[in-house]
Amino acid sequence: MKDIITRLISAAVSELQNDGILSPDVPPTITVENTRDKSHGDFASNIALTLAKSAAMPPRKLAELICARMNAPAHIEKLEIAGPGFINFFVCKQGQLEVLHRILEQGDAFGRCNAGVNQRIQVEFVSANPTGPLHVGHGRGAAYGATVANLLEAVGFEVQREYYVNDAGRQMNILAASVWLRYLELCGETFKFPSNGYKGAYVLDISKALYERTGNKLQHSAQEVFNAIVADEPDGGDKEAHIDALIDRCRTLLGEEQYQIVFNAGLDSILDDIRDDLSAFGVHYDNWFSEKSLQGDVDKAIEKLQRNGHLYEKEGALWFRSTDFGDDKDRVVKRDNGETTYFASDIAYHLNKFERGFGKVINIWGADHHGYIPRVKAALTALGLDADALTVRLVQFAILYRGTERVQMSTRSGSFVTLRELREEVGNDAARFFYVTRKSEQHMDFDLDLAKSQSKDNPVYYIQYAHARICSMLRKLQDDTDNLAREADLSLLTQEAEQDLIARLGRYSETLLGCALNYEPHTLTHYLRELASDFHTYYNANKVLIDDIPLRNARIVLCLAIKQILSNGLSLLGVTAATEM
RNA sequence: GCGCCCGUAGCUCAGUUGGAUAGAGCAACGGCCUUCUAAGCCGUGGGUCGCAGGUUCGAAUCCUGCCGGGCGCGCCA
Repeated sequence: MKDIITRLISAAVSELQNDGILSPDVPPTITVENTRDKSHGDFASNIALTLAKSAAMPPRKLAELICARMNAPAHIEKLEIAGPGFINFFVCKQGQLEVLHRILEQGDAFGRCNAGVNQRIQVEFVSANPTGPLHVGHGRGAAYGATVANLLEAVGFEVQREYYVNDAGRQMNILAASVWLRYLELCGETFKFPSNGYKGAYVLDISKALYERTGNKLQHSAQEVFNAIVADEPDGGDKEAHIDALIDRCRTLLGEEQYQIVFNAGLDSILDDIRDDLSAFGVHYDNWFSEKSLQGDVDKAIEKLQRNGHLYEKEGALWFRSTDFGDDKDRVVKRDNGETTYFASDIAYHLNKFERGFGKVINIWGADHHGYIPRVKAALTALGLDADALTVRLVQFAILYRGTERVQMSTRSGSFVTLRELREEVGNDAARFFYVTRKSEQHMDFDLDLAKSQSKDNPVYYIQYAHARICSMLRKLQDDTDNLAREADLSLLTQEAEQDLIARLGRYSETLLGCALNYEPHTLTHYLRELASDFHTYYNANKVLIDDIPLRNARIVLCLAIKQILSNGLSLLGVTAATEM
């Protein structure tokens, strides 16, 4: 309906341009909005206000000219010029009801469109280091990323969901060393565990499995391991140097082949755990991209930058002059010890993404990584790519509460709350929903008690309850409802509450499109809550299963449409639409 | 110090990309069960949109400067 109105206005405006009344050199952007106030009709356009100045004409007068040129559109029963010069459109009853037919005809597909057709887009999200289980912070990125991907797919994009696995680099070596040291303890060796090692209980589990598999084949004495090693920090040394020395010792004592066994024991176990966790959370990926697999690509990317003259040497290291592209300072890509940096891998990774043919790439990062954006964009520009094709969405941390009490999360003590624990406590549905009810860049208070509560205060519950109520009603009806939409006389839906519901259903498609294009799933959660609220109001005031069959049928059609939209929306959010509660 | 994000009702947050009289939900207060799920519904009160300028027909929204809160400024990943 909005599109039709936009086209009408557009035609009228170009007529006026042809007649020389309006200047032809400003192609107007025509906006048609849903009105907030019903006395302003169903749709409104501010076109006359925006063009008034260039036309040197009072807006109301211009609005009259535009209206005069507009063909009588189907389903518009009245046009009105109001306020400073808005043109208001009143949709006739028949036009309003049409949406109910469309919803029931299209079913699960209703609301989907092809706005993004033939456009390949990649959404990369979570990508947590495989050095431990996912915690509640990753959960928000997971829910947000998965939902954004669903939304983009729903509006026609070809979406690839990707997890970038940081399976190379120092952190992974620290994990491997930690696994091995715990393993040595199981072999009976005694020593002081490094303060910078991974101390979580999951490390011990990995070591146990390793011990069961290999026996003490990988054992070396504590004496051999710690001999002449830089002291740890509590002992007056340097914890970073201490752990690095242990990693080196680990590699030399084990040899590369055995070291890989230990390394992979940690990596595989944790990655499996992450996969399971996400999968149980309804978060699925099309591709798990290994950092290790980049190998040659990193050198290629560095060479390319070198050729383009964006690199220079300083203090033995190789630097990327990212300040040429708006970054605060230049960045090292190759260290003085010859190793490439994480940033170098990331340049290669992003180059790789675009070489795979994505027109648009979305990275979903924790907000603490925001400082990283300029350098990545700088690298893309330096490589001759369009930095605007990369969009980075930042996800702020979620702070957990039990009622008013803040849940302490401390990584240091190893007692952080994992995503799995959260899911077990509040359930997947509540977790998926709560995580995306706030704008991603907004700090979020996540109330565990509320998420668990079975009451209308809990928005997930409230929406699911609306769906379940309709299902329950249909069970009671027991009739076949397949042909009801065609047979029912929908013009009997004359109540204000019914009109409101129909109008809201009519806004679903555009809500969905807006959510998708702006990467803002929270709008959908609000929409569904409002729809559920409208429904509960209606349900409470009117009985549906009544003796007046024509009216009953019309109301059932309305309820079927509501149920369909609740179900479609929840499904995009990854929340189940309960049929009974 | 520099950069990014945030600041809207007592609390948690929306605000259709600059539109008409700023909205929800909690919490508070007052009502509603012989009725398809009361796991719910209705009503009332509550605002200097952090502050000060600017842009224009029109600003919570855009620009500038302050104030307050969070985060980030490694040859870590």
